Amino acid sequence: MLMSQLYSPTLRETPSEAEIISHKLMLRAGLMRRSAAGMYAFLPLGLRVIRKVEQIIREEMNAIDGQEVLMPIIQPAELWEESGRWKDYGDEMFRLKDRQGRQFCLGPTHEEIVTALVRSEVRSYRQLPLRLYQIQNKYRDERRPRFGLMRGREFIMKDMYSFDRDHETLDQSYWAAYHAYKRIFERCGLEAHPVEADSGAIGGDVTHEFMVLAESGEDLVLFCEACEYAANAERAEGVRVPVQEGEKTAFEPLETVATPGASTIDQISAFLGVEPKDCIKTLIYLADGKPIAALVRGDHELNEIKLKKFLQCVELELADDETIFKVTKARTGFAGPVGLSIPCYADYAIEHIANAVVGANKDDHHTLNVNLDRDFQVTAFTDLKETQPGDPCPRCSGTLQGARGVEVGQVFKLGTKYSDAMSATFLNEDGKETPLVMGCYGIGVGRTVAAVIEKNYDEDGIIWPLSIAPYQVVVVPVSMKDEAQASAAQSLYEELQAEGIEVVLDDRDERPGVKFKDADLIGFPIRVTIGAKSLEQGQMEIIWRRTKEKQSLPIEAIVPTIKNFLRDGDQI
RNA sequence: CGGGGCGUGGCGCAGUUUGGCUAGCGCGCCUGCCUUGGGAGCAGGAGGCCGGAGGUUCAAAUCCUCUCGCCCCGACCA
Repeated sequence: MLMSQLYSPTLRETPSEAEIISHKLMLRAGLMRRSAAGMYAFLPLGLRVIRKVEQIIREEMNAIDGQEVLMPIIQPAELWEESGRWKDYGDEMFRLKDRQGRQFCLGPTHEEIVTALVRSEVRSYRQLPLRLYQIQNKYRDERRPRFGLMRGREFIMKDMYSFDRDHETLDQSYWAAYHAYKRIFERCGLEAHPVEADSGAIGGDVTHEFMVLAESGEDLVLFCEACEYAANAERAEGVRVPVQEGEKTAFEPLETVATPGASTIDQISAFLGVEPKDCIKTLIYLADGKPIAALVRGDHELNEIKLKKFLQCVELELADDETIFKVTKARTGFAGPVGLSIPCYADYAIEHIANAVVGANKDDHHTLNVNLDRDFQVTAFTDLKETQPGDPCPRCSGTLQGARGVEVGQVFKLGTKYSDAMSATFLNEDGKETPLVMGCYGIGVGRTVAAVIEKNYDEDGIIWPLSIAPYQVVVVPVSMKDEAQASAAQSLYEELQAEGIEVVLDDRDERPGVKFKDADLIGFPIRVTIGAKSLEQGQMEIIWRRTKEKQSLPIEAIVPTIKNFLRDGDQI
């Protein structure tokens, strides 16, 4: 490719729309442009990178007997009604109607379609296991698209679906995908950590997310410093510490005091001069419309995913002021567990608090010296708090540490959630009709590219790993006006092409600085510079983008050196 | 969805508070000269109904109303 013809408009300055490094560099290097919030057009260089990642994914999916298919983006509402997700998906789903008024959506994911596809064709256990995957655009009307490819409303995703006869073979599919994912990210030059995760709206029980640690990550990942445990913070388990004999003594008498206007833990602890950890936060929720109370320690945050899961409810939301008044006889901010008549669920940590400060269920009042059993009872204790760095590991005696992570992939065991709902069954060896046991496995292709940049850049631009670089080599003659340089560059370019090496010739009549800056910004792993002086000595210069290391070599050594380098793989 | 901010040539911005004459600057772009190992220099030039609609006014980028788009924080989310 000739640089003079390449449609890759580079920018000296960063467009104001970009905040994080990968987004800035993808715009500056001319890889993509925004067309609407959360939607991007890929330009030639950007597309080449995307295609390379896709190709790696294909190879690894095929290696575990995945078969590639391509399913429609536009999906009929009926299928989603069958699974019950037409309602559940809510505003995040792009919906549309055809001329007859029939309802469709732009697929946010493809469980329904693939289940429908398989149920009509798979009849026998002999056809299993079946692993189908596609690389396809997905559409989610995110409330807040951001950070370029990190969270788009249109994005490219590889999704595989496995169909098995039982949970044992699902297990094999699951771990096959898990290990394929490790290889995929490794080949893309990424260190992606599998962590235990929540399955969210997709459903299912066992699931891992593959996380690339980066400051710009939207998730908090917790790692045990001592053992292998790693989990998304929203999923990380809390630990129930047994109450020690004699831990809680000297119960003081109850006392209700005026706390005018102090409705948050911060205000109360400041007003009364107590520690937040000696307060109990009482949150009133509506679980499928019914009010319940949830208690967490004052310095803890409640994890709604855990509460929702524990209650097994479909909808969970913080109660409105009116409901709170009805339940507590007080304004929001003064609720407490004493005398409440609704079910009351408490985090494990509540067991340990003696002489707690709680809302008095009376406007502008709090109650001091509240104690479990003596003053209030709970319906159940469970794990409700948002786990934080510094908390104990649920698996060993270690301590959890936190890091930001970008979720580049996730693997789920779905079980029979969709096959049950959509009657996707097969006949087993006993001739019995049995639901297919499913798994699903996603990789965000664009997000993976963004994550690679987040981990591979310097002040001059992107540093592509060889495996996904848009081109491997750029040939830069210092001056195109110099006949000798121009023709030497041209012949090297042709020679590299003949060797099947992906190469760009910067044939522009620009000053060398401009070409060097663009080469660094775009991030070609290898640059060959051809200058007048070295050329007279029969030499050219190879520069490795990652290390900025330079090497002057005889002209005839250039191609073999590059070939060796490419063959030896991905160490740059 | 709540809070905040921004829309002025391709990109980055000034001008808006206190309305006033041909709307500026840097980068990029075009032409010519010159230059060629890290985003050169000189000269000349093209390009903007100031996001859109309505209103106030002798006069609106600037004031008012509505509207659209984009970004950030939060809530939420495979």
